[in-house]
Order: sequence, then C-alpha cells, then structure tokens
Amino acid sequence: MARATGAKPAGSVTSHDIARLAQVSQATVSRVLRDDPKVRPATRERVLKVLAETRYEPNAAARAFRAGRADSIGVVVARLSYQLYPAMLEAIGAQLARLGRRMIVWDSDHGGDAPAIRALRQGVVDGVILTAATSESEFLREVPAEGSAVVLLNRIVADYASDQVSSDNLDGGRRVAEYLVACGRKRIALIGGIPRASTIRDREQGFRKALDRLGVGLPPHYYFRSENFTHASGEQAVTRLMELASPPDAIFCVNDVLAMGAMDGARGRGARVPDDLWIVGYDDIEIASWGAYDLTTVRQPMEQMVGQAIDLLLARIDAREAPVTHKCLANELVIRGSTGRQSPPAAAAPKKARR
Amino acid sequence: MARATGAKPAGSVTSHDIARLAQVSQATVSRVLRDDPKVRPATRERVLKVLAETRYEPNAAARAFRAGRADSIGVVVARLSYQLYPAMLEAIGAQLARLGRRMIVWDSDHGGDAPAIRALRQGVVDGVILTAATSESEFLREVPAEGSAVVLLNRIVADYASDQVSSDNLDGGRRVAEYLVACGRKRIALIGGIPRASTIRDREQGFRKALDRLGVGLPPHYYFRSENFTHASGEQAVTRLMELASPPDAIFCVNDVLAMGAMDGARGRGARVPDDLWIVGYDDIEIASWGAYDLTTVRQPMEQMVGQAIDLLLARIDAREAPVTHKCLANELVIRGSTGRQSPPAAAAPKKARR
DNA sequence: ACGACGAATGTATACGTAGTCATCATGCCG
DNA sequence: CGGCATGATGACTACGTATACATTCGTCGT
Repeated sequence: MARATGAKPAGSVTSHDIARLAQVSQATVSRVLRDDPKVRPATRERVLKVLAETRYEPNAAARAFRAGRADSIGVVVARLSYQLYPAMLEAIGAQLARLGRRMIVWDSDHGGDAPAIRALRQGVVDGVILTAATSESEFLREVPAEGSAVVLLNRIVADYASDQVSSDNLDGGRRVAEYLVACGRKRIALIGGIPRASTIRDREQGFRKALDRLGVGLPPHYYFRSENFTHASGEQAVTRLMELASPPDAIFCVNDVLAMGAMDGARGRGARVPDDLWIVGYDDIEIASWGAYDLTTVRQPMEQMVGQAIDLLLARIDAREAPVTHKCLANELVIRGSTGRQSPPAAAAPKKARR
Repeated sequence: MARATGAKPAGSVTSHDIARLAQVSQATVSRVLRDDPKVRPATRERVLKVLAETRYEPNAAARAFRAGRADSIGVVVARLSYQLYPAMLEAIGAQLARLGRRMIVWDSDHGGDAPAIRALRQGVVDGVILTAATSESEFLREVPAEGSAVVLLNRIVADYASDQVSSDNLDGGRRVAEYLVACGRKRIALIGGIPRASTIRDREQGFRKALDRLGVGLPPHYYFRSENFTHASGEQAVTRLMELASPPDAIFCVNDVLAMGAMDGARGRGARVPDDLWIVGYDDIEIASWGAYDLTTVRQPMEQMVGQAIDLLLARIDAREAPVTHKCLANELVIRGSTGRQSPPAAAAPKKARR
C-alpha cells in the first residue's frame, strides 16, 4: 500500500539487485561486501564481478541506520580565518581519512557548538571534536557529560567530564616570560584578549606569574586586552603601548596574528623589530616563519594533539563509560628574528621552575 | 527472530516512544516534527511537551534512509594551508548552515576527489562542491556526468558536463598586465606554476596575451614555473629572476603566497618593494592587506561565487536533468603598496579591450 | 436533528542493510 | 557406505521514519 517516495541516489542499485544478477541471496552479497570469510571463493568472485559491473555502492543511509553508526566525526573550529584552525583541520582530516572516517565541519562563529552537539545526538556523527567553545557554559548545558563522545581539543574546561587534549599553555606563557627576562628585556608588555577560552587565560597567567616570580612584574599599563584576536587589534594595541612615556622593549602577544598586527603597527610608526622592540607570538602558524615577520613564537605539537584527540574519541565511541582522560602536551619556544634570533644565556631559565 | 545489534546513539528515544507518552500515533508525532498543518493545536502541544521533556532527537540515519537525502553537502578543497580555501570553506559553511545543510570536507591532497565522489554515490552527501581536482582527468572518469549533483567552484573543465562557477581568470591576468604596462613598467616577469588547474593556466594566458597585445611581451627568461605554489617557491623564483643581467622591475605571481614569497625573497636580497620592484599577486587572501606585504592583487568575488555554486548545486539536486550552467564572475584589481599604490593613468587601459 | 463533508488521527508499510537462524551441500571418518 | 561435522548459503527480520490510505471525529448546513 504505502509507496516509497524518497528520491534515491542516482545509481540506485541495491544489494538485492546484485544478488539477483549473481544468482545468490542478498545475505551473501552482504557477506562479500563485509569481507566475511565464510564465502566460497567462486561465489565471491561471481558477486565481485557483478559488483564491479554495476558500479554498485552501498546505500550509506541504510547502512548507517542498520549499523547504528555514521562513520563520520564532527569538528567544531573557531574562526577558520585564523590559520591555526585550517592547519588543525588538515591534520584531523588526514588522520580521519586514514581511519576511514569522514569529517563534518562547523564554524563556531555560526551557532557555537550547538549544531555539532545536535548532530551528535541525532547520530549524524559518531563523535565530536570541539576545538572551541564560544562560551564554555553554553555547551555544558547542551551536552550531558554522560559518556558522550566528545573530546575537547586545545581547550580545557576543568569541571566538564569529557576527554580533553591541549598543550600546556601555562608553561608556554612561562617560557616566553623567562626567555625575555633572560635576554635582558626590561620593559615587557602583554597583548592579551578577552579570556573566553582557557588557552588564552592560561597563556596570560603563565606569563604573568613567571614575570612576578622573576621580580619583573607586569604593570597595568603594559597590558592591553584586545577585543578579538585580529591583526587590526594587534595594531591598535601596539599603537597604544608605543604612545606611553616609556614604551615597552618587548611584547608578548597571545597569538601570532595579534603579534603580526603589533609588528606591522610598530613598523608603521617607525619602530624597528627587533632593534627597538621585540615581539613574541603564540601558535607558530605557517606565516610566522616567513621573512616579513620571522616571528619568535610558541609551537604546539599539533599533529600529536590531533592524534591523541582522535584516539581518545574513537576509544570513547567504543567504550562510553571509561574514565575520562586529560592530556596536556609540552610545547616549544621557536626563536626567530623578531627577537633578534637571540638564544637565552645558558642556565638563565632553570627548567625546573614552574608556576 | 533477528536481533538488532547496532549500537544506537546515546539518547535512544524513538518517535514511537514519544507517541506512547503523548497518547498519539507515531504518525502524528512525525507530523508534528515535520510541521504538518493538519494537526490540532492541542495535540501538537501535547506532543511538543513530550518532545521537550524527553529531549528527543530524530534518528538521522533513519530519516536520511527514509527521505532519500542526507542534508549534507560535500566540499573538496585543495590545500587547506592556502588561505583562500579556509576563506572559501568559511563562506560555504556559513551559507550551508543557513540552509540547514551540513558540510563534509575533504582535502584533495589526501585522495583527490575520489572519496567525495564515492560519498556522493553512496548518498552520504546530496551533492558535492569541487574546488580543486588534483588531476582533471582523474575525476572525470569517476563521475559519469549524468545529472550528477556536482558543481565545480573556481575551476573550469570545459568538456565536463557539470555546473561550474569561477571568476574570469583570463581577465584577471589581463588586468594585471594592462595595469603594469600603463604604469610604465618595462621589464615585466611572471611567476607561474604547473598548469594542472585551469585557473592558473588562464591567469598566465590572460597575462601573456595582454602583454603581447600591448607590444611588451614576456621573454622566456622572465617566466618562472614554480613546482608548487608555496612561499618557498616564490622566494626561489624571485632569486632566479634577480640574478638575471637585467632583472625585472615588476613581477606578477599567479597567487598571493607566491607573491609574498617573492617579496620576502626580494627584500632578503636587498631589493626594495615597490621602489626597485613591483609585485602583484592573485586572490587577495587576508594577509595581503597586512602592512608587511600590502600586496596589490586580484580579488575574486568569493561570497558571490560561493552563493552561486550553492544555488546551482541545490537546484541540481532537485532537478538532475536541467541543462548545466557555467558562471564566470568578474573580479577586481586591488591596488596596494607593493606597486606603490599607484593607479593607472586614466584611459590607459581601455576597458573594452579583451583577449 | 441528521447527514455529509472535511479535518484530524490512526494503521500499515517500505526503504536497504546486516544480522540470526535454518537449511543445504560437502567432505571426512568410522 | 552412512552419518556427522563443518562450511556455505538462503530465508527472514528489525532498525526508525515518513507517507498513503483508512478511519474516526467534529462541525456545519439544511
């Protein structure tokens, strides 16, 4: 009675068609497709031949429906225009492709994590990698932590019971502070941002604490909080800082684009980098190594972070109730021309000192 | 007899459960979900209440299975590390989100278009936007042109019967040539690339033809073919060009990253841009406007191109057999500091002259 | 007030796949 | 040579949804 009306994908050959053509049952076709060993070679050949001839492709919806999984992973990134995210996506996509999974991407600028969480609950994706939460609390109420296949990448939310992977941003901030002080910088400034994200908060905090510990400190007028994390913000911030009676001789920017903005802004006002002003960024995006900026920055072990995030996510999909893991990887200070390519004097920054 | 084994998404509430709780039939629940007007307000309320209480989410696989569409669109981009592509993805993602579609992303570096085409044939996605074909012929044999829901964005394959959207790369190249000549540049060079993609070919060809027509021409030693389209290639290319007995006084690079590499390379060898050398890029990626480069370049109407591509794709999904469309949008020369911010003398480049 | 018509709701079904179980074929050993 | 174990295959079913069709309910007109 009921007629199907749904349009099917173009080449609508089903496993039943294959079965008929190969003179076997649909079950056997399914077995061949799933590489079940219990099929006689001759039969397998016959089926494979028909499969090839008909250019059969299994219906993904039916398969997902039956199997209860989509073989897709969702990824939420912040602003795609910030180079770190494309790099991250590229790594995630490559690794997922190798594992036979697809990648559905959302930009958190357009709706935050909600669409991704929704997709997770609908089974569109088997798991979600959240690399940014517009507002941390917003998605907390969306996802009951109950064994959800969610992993936070490059973002820590302490009171949220999901797997989390990040690099040690506190330590990254510390490294920069110790480096600048060890190299004799006297007037050190910080261009930060609205601390929506833990990463930014930690970078700033690690930096400040290290400065305090080293007896340098960060006077309020050497701190500029940018509205967003754009090049224009960096320019604006550096302009303010350079207008001070005693302008800084080194600036740490909590990400590379801010740093590049600061550098362009400083140069635009006639300052020379690094002769008059040192600038340090964070993330080591691709451009940072280009001649025009040649930016000293902190590099996060992106490939490993992505690898661990994916491992954790896939493990959780198989075992929802396993205890959650928080990974925190070490990162690396990359010294380039924006700080005169100058290495810190040996033993100046004792590695053991933390916090 | 047969037992279902597939793991279901966490909150496995079905429309049948809702029906039972709301004392209606499953069909009515479905009607409420699909906003069917033929439901009495009171009934609708009752169902909606239960839906909210149970935090029900429809099973996407079942829905896709039944409806015959996935509500997802596939996008193949070339290298995510080239800033044009994240920008494009951002635009595509935003527009698709507005239309209630998801975006599955593949990087053509890892498998070309094949995975996307496969996904299309399996019904994982309803349509595919191809922004790059590793090899044009490779995917031609994969997709029978038969009303496939495929649109080429920023890529033209003349003999392939699919919808295609691009900007006029021939004209872009022409504009640059005419601009440089009109501004009195005498020794004009070109940094191109391996012409796998029509875009690159057209930019080069438009440029060359215009130079020829203007009686300037492009001598072979002023042409450098880069292996890939990276910053390093640009540096390498400019180094070669500057080693010439008579180095160029202007270089057109077929994309911005090449141009930035060329600029950094030139500066590294002591040349001043624009005083000694003009440099022009193509694409107007975000960095191009930053102080360090301030690059004159050709801007493509990205938002419109994306909009048109999506429109064409969605239209085709509904009408597979409609005649194919090729759209070619005009682009714009953005003059910045890398060419001294110098406008062409009026009437120097007659707009009508083409080819 | 009764019939009739339309609105609202219920019933039943198919979509394509991957399983379970049943059945059939084959080969081996007693 | 027969029976049994093992391997190969077939028959059948459920998954959750959206719809066609059937049925019931409410309302309006005469």
